[in-house]
Amino acid sequence: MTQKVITRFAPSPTGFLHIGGARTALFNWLYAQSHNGQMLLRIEDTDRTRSTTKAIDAILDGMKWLGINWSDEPVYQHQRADRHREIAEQLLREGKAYHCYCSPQELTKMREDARAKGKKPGYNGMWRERDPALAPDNIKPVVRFKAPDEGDTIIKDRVQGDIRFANKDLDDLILLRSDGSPTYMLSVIVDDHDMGITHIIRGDDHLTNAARQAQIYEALGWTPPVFAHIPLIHGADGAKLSKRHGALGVEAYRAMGYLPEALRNYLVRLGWSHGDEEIFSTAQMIDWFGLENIGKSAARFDFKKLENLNGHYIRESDDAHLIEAIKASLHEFEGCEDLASSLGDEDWQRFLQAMPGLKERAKTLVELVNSARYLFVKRPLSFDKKAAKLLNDEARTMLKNLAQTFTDLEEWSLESIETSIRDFSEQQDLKLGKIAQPLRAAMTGITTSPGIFDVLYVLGKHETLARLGDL
RNA sequence: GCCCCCUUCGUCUAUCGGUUAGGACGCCAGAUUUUCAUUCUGGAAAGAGGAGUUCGAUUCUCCUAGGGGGUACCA
Repeated sequence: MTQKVITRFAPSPTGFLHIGGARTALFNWLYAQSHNGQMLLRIEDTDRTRSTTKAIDAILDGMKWLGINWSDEPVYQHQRADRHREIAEQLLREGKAYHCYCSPQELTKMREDARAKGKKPGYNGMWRERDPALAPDNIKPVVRFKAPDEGDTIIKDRVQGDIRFANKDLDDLILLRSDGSPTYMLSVIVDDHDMGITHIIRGDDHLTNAARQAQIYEALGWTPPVFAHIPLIHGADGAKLSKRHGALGVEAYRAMGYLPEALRNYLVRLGWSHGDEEIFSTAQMIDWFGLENIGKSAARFDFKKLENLNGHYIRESDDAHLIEAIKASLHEFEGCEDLASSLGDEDWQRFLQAMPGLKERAKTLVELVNSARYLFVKRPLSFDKKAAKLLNDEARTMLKNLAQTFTDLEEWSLESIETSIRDFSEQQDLKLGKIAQPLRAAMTGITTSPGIFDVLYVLGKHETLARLGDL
């Protein structure tokens, strides 16, 4: 019989949901979805001093925005400390763990000495067999796991393959701190076990941990879950992700105007592939996703490709959806604060109308909003350099004549506007471009915009004539 | 230092011993065009280096180099 797949995403709430974490969450979610299983969420907050509720909110919020949902309520690891301690006590009773009375200073010295001699740097196990009667009474002991010191521990990793670690290189890790609180290493194991996790998909920075955890599973007589350690994401320069190149929280991507579906599509292709496919619907991702197609090498974050994907998704999105996405995030778009508070229903209505022409040329929602500014500006318009240059005397005269033509237009439709301008260009013996460019400048204040007929149509006859009249 | 992992166009990747090494982003050129985009066509661009194994290696093995991760009373 096959067991139901249960994966988990287990962020530590010490910061926002960064891009690497988002991808880990995505992979876990996809794997669970594709196996009709479920993904659980566990907040690894055993380090009480570094965990914040603000970070928890940011993580939950980021996941919701990305459309990655989890089953059940999130598990808060620190709330399960008693259970973790119970397991440590059990190990202690069974002689698989012991009290260690080393002071932090002793440990530091131990590490330095070992390093100087070119030996493995870990704890040397001095309290392993030592009589507790010898314990100094000014030291509160920690509980250490009595790790096997001979043989190998092999991790059968679904991405990395079989990885062999010599047990002599793995030291006796701490299970319970001197204040009695459980460490991450203990908590993960107990929680993954108790939560029934079948597959652990996480960053390969945890690969060494997997070996140590496997030893504990062994000591407890528990069967370890399937491991899949996915490669990390690097910055554009190949170095560790830093703020400059991508290690931002997902909310920063939202603020830059990326669509969650684009980010998801970008992220899924970082380290995973399905032949030559590049664009995936959510259903396809779920359908095709598998651990066997995850690569083993780290990937660099490339904004250019994300941007391209985002442009694709913007073009594919329906107009109302884009308006909704913009409405939801406009207040956090850089340089758009003014619009967030000033747009009224009529403006949004116009925006929606202009959307088909606008979305063709935007790579981010921020660009999209900015390209729509001509719809919202108050008369008289100010012109940028290039626009001002286009509006020379000759052009102004021409536009005045054109305005007359518009005034006489009874019907204000795309067709009638186009016909009248084309007729006008014939009458005046002017190329369309000679009319369109100055007209665009006069209507928008800049030299790039959607098709000029679109612009005029959405602006409406009244506003068009008014802007022309301002010249 | 020690342990582990990785290495195909600039970037993300396909290839599961035999291919003109494919696709995508980006870049360059051209077409379309009222601007900017979009769209379409074409182009330049890769197996880190060295040994093996094999009739034949990008693919398997080893070494070197480079990169990454770990090495906490962090997770």
